[in-house]
Amino acid sequence: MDYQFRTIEQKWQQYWKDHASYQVSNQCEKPKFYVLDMFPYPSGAGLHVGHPLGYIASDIYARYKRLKGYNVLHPMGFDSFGLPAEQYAIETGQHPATTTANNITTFRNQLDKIGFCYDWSREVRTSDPGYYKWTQWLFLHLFNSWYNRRAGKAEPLTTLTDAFASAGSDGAGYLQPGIPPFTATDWQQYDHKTQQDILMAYRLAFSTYGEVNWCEALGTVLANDEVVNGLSERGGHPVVRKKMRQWYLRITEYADRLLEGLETVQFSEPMKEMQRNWIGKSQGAEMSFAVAGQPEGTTIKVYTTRPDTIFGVDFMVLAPEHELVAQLTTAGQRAAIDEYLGYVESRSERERMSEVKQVTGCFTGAYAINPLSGRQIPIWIAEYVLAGYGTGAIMAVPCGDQRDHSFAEHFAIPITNIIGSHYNGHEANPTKDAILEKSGFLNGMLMKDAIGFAIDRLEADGIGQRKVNYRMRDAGFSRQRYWGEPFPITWQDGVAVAMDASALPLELPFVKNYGPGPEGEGPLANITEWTTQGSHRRETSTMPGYAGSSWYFLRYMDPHNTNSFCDRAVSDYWGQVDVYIGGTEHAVGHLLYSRMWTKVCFDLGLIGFDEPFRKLVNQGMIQGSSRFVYRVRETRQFVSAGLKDQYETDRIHADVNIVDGVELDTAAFRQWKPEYADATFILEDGKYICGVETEKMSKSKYNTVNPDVLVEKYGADTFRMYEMFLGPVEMSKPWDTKGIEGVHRFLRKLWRLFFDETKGRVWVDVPATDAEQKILHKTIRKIEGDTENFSFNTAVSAFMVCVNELAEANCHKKDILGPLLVLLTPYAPHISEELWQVLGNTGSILDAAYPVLDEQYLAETEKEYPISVNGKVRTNIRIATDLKQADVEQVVLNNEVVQKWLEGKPPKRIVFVPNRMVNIVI
RNA sequence: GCCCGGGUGGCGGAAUUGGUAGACGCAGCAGACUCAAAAUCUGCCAUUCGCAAGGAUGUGCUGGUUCGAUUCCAGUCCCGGGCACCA
Repeated sequence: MDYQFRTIEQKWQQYWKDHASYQVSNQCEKPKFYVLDMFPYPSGAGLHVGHPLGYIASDIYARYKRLKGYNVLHPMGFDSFGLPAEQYAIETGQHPATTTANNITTFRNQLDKIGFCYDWSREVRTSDPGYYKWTQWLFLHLFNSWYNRRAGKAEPLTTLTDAFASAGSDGAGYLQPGIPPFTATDWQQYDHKTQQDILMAYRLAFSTYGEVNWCEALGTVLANDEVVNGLSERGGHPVVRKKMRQWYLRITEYADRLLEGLETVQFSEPMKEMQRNWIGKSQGAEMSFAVAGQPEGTTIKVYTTRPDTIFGVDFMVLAPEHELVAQLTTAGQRAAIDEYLGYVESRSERERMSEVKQVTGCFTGAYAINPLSGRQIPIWIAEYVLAGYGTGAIMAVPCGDQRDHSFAEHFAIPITNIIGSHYNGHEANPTKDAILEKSGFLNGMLMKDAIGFAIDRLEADGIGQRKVNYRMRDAGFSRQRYWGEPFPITWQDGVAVAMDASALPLELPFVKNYGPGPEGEGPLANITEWTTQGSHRRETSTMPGYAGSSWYFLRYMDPHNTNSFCDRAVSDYWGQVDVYIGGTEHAVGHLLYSRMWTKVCFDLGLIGFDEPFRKLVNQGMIQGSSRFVYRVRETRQFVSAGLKDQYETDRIHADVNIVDGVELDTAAFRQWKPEYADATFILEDGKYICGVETEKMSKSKYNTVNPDVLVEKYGADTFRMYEMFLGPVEMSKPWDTKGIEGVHRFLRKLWRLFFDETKGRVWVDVPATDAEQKILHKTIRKIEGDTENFSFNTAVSAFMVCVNELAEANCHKKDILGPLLVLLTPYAPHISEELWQVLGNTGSILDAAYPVLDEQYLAETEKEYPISVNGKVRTNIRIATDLKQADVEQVVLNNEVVQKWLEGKPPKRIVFVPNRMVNIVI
C-alpha cells in the first residue's frame, strides 16, 4: 500500500466540505484568533505559484492556532474592482462583471485544490453590490464627518455646523486654507452654497481640484502605470498633467495618530519606517518673503526645517504651478517662463523628483527680500519644487543643500558660505554642527542651537512661526473609470449632495462602451439617463481600488448582515486582526488607508478598536526564473547556451514548463508553438541547455508556473511544504520547481513509517523508548517554536530530520507517530488526516490536542565542545555539561591537539562559554 | 534621485541573534538491489595545497571593533520592492 496522494487528498477535501469543518461561529467559548490574508485581485492569468506563498503560511498558522484551542477566523475573498478588468473590457467588449466572475471561479478552483482551511461561507467580493453598498455607506460617513482637532477625533458634521452657528469660524478650532474668518452671524447669513463650500473644506471625504495624467489623443485620464516616459503606454501619445475635479480623503488629519499607532502594533521595523517616511513629519518654520516691486501683502511663504541657514539663502525657487508665478514674472522673462512651463507640463511627478543629471529652471525676473538680512535674491521656478509639498516654494541654501548647490552652479548664482571651513566650495554640506558665519544675529552659534533661536526671532518679528509639516498628502479618492464603486453623490449648482443611505447601494449601471466620457470624465458620464437625476447630476467618477480593501477585514466578521456593515457585537468579539499576511508592495498605500478608515470608524463609534492589524507578517515575492533559447539569426536552428557565442543569435523566452532544470525538452518545444514545429537544435553533450535569468513572474515571459500542475503531479501536501521549504516567507526568491521532489520523497518516507510496500502495515502500538521519545520531543520543541515565529522553512527541515531519525531507529510506534501527525497537520493536512485515521482514531485530526513538550526527554549530560585556538577551531572534546570553568580548563589543556598548538607556552586567556565553546588565546 | 529590504557552495537555503559556516533539500559523482528500469538504500560533495596526516583561504567588496564577526560599526558595489491612478 503506497502513498496515493490523489485519492487521499480528494477524500479529505470532500470530508471537510461535507462536515463544514472550516465553518467558524461568531459565538464560542474558546478565545478568538483572526488570521487574515491580503485578498487577491482576480487577474485573468489565474493563480501562479507566487500567490499561495502567503496563503499557505497563514493557513499553517491558522490550523496551528486551532490545534492550540482557539476559535480561528480565517476568511478569503476577492478585491474584484480594478483597472485590468476594465482594460480587458475595452479590448474584448466583455463586461468586467462577467470576466471578473470567471476569473474568481478559476482562482477559487485553484485555491480549493491546495487544501486551505478558509471559511468560504464568509467570502466577500468588493465588486458585489451587497458589499459595495457598505463601502458607499462608509464613504457617506467620511463625507459627513470632519476632524475636530480639539477633540483629536472625527465627529459628525453636525458638531461643526453647530459650532459655526454659535462661534463662527473659531468654533472649528482651525481655519482651512482659502476660507476667510467669519462670525456666527456671518455663518447664519451665508447662502447655502457658501456654507457648503466652507463645509467641503472640513469634510473627511471632500472634493476639490487636483492634477491627473491627461492624454488628449485618447481623451482619457491615465494611471501612472499607463504612462511611460511621458507618453501613453497604449499608442505612445503625449501625456500632460491637467487639473480636474477630484475626490480626496483627508488622511493628513490622521498623520499624528497614524504615527502614534505604529507604536502599538507588531509590524517589522522597516515596515514602520517606511510608513513614518511616507508620513514624513518634520518640525521647522514657515516664513514669508516679500517681493521687491510688488504691492504689500504679496509674499512668498516657504517652509524650512533649517531656519538657521536663513542668511545663506541665495535664491528662491517656486514650483512652476505656484499661484504667484504669473504675477511675478517680468515682461522680459515672460517668454522664457512660458516655454519652461510648457516643458514642465509634460513631466511626471516621478520624473521631476528623480531628475538629477539635468538641472532645469527659469528665472522669473523678480526678486524676493530676505526678511532678516534685507538682501534681495532672485526668484526662480524649477521642476524639482513640487506644488503639493509644503508651500510649493523653497528658500535655496546652496552651501547646505546639494540640489540647491547644483542649481546655483548650473545657473551661475553666487553662493554664500555661512559655514566656513565646513563648506569646500564644490559640494553642499548639510551639517548641523558648524558654527555660523555671515549670519547676522546668528553669528558664532552652533547651527543646531540656532534653529530654535532663529524661529523665536521670526515669531517675535512677526515674519514667521513654528510649524510642523507632513510630507503625506491627502489621498486621491476618485478615478475617471468605470469598474469601481459609484459615488453616492449628486451635484446641484456646484454643491455635492449625499444620497440617502437608505437608497444604497447605488449600483453601477451597465454600459455598452467603456470609452471615456467628455472632458476626461469616466465612462459613466456617457449614460445621461443615469447621470441625470432631476436638477441633480450624478458624480461620474468611481472610487479607487483601495476603497473596498480599506475595510474588508470587518466585513468577513459579519458578511451576510444586511442591516449593518458589521454588527458592533460581532466586531467586539473578533476585534483586531491578530495576524495579517501580505506582500511588502502594500507596505504603505493599503495599510495606511485601512488604518485611517479604522480610526474613523473608531472615532464614530462604529467599532471598538482603532488599529486594524495587531501583527503584520510580510511575504516576499516569488520571482520567475526565466529560460532562454538562442535562435541562430534568420534560421530555425536553435543553439545550446554554451555554444551560442559561436553564432549570431536572438534570445527568446522558452516556457519554463518544458524545461527540466536548464535542459530543454526539444520535442515539447517543437509542439509548443507552430512556428517552432520544424526547429532544429545544436546540442552540447547531447543536451540543449537553456540560458537562465531571474525576472518578475509574468505570463509574457513564459516563466509562470501554475500550482495546479504541481498539485496534480505531487499532491497538495507536497506543494504546500515545498513552498514553505523554499526559504523564509518574508524573503523574495526565484521559483524553481526542481527541488519539489525532495519534499515529495519526505512524505513518502513518512508514509513508509506506517506501511511497507511488501509487508503492508508496519506501525505498531507498543510503548516507545526514551531515545524515540527524545526524537519526538526535540521535534515538538522545534516545530512549535518555528511555527510561532513563522519560520516555516526550518520547520519543514525539522520534520525531515525527525522522519530520517525515526527511519534510522526503525521506529514505527503509535506513541511517536500520533503526536508527529498532529504536529504535521498544519503543514500537510491531507496525509495527516489519512494516517491519523489509519492509527485508529475516529474523527478529524483538526481538533486533536497539540502535543505537549516534555523536557525530561531532552536532558543532556554531555556536550561536544568545539575547542578554538585564537578563534580557529582545532578540535572537539566531549565535556560534561555541569563542569565548572576551572575543570573545563584542565580538560582542555590536557588535550594533545591543544598542547600541540600551545607549543609549551602558557595560554594568555581561556574563554569558556558554557554550552557553546572554548577558546584558548595564546 | 529618495525610502525600505537582500547579497553565504553548482542551486534554494541553515546558523540557538557575537561562539564549530554550509543543517535540510535539489543537482552531481560512486556504489548496493534489479535481467533492466523505476523506486529505495549507502557513501562522497565550498575552494585550494597535500599520497595522507594536516594546513591555508572562504558568507558581494574595502576597512574597523572583538579572544572570536555571516552576525556589530563605517564606506562601497550589485539586485529586488515602493515613491501617492497597477493591485
